[in-house]
Amino acid sequence: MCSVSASSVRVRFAPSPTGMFHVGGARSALYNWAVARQSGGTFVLRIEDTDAARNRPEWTQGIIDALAAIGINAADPAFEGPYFQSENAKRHREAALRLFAAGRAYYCDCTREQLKERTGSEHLGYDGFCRERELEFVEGRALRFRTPDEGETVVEDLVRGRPIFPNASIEDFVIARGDGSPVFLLANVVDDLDEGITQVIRGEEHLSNTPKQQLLWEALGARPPVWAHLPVIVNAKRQKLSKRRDKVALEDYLADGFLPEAMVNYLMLLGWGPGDDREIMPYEEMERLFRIEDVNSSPAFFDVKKLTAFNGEYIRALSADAFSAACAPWVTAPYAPWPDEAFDPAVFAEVAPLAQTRLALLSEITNYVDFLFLDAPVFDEASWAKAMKPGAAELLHDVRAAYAGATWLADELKSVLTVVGESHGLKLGKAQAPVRVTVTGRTVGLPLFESLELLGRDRTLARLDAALLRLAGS
RNA sequence: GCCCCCAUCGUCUAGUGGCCUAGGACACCGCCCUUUCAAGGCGGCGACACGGGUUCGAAUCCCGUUGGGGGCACCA
Repeated sequence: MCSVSASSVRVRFAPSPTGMFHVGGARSALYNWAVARQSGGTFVLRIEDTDAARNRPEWTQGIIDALAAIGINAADPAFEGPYFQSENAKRHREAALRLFAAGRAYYCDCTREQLKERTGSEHLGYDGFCRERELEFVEGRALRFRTPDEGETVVEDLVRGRPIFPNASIEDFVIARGDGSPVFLLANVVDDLDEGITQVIRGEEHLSNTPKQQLLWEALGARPPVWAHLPVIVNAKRQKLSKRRDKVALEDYLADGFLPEAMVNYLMLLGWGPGDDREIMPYEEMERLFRIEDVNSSPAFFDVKKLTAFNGEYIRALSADAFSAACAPWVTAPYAPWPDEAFDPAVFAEVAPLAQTRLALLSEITNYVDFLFLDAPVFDEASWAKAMKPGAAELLHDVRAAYAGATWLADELKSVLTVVGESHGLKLGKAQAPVRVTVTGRTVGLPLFESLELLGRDRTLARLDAALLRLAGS
């Protein structure tokens, strides 16, 4: 096994800014970050923006922001970059020309149609038609790398062992387009080489490219890096997560109320385990324990259920202040269904601890506390029907009368309802239901009496009156 | 079609020849606690894909089968 001295480890994360930040990319970045930091090495961020037609500046900023959200901060000493691949175009062209000059590459004027005609298929690779034609460069002619006809290319991979590719199965692939611009395969290698990358840690979808890139490293006179191909992350149908059919954007999960820390914890565990029976632990600890050699080689299902459970754990572990702060986006405009003037931070600070153990997602906070900030509760009709059984009106009537003169404290409100309930032959569990729906609109929610105390006598009585009216009318 | 990869509970994983009547977590089910719902506690269900080897001994090593997946662009 090839080992690199600890201080010289240089890894890189090289996303292309063509969309939202993919959770698979987040995991790759996290693994790279862990490898760099635990060895005192360097994490290089390189934006692969060579496909001008698909790039947009805002995506680049999105990548940097997303990395920061999962703890990969550009200000950290281990961080280097961002570099932009498009700025290295000159180096890429030089490499292409060098390969041509050395006879390792040749120009080709075959069109896709001609190739398809000759091979009879779109997926049979290039047939080497122009290999010996000794074409010179002319606008429109692509440059192809001449791959060996015999022998094999062995990829030293930290997670997969030694995949072996017969060279005969590697076609003469294009390294520069008809307009002279280099393609990904070459640009990627030249940049890795120039940036002194020692370990390439990336998704399994690149494994098939690896023998081609390794051939390029060697043709360019350099020793290839150590590779590590991570298993793909799949959906419930066991297909690679794709932005077309799956929810893959880190930003979307964060916007749904997943805590970045929970996301990081979950992502680290997708394909790797610390080796003992623990799962929930801070990133710093995982970083210490992480070994790229221990990463699994089989695909991992992105299980939102488990992610959600992790999120609940992280939410519960928050301090009261941190929890309130984390909820802010969901209790204020534009997300909250009430105007900001109706929101009372002091009241929220009081209810927040009651809600904290009940949330799996931060976004759920809104429905738990809406009854405090809305003029009237939003009635869930199913809840109403379920709670307002025959006799409910009589019960509510008596509760209203008793609450009008009660001491407005949770314990007192509970005793009063217990007594009133008993007078109707109802245990507290049954008696609380109509009151809960009356005040909050739903059958499930925060502890009732604390909620009433916070709501206040006037609003509680008003809601009881409104419910009584509604019952009388139906 | 060709190349490559993968295969432990439904899911994520522990396990690197004997510690395995295979451990943990999520999910699911039950019980306890309880003003609803959570949280918490206790318990349950549940896996080494199949077939051959190698070995005193295999989830662990080898071969094959089957089943999944990734890739095969003048995209990255």
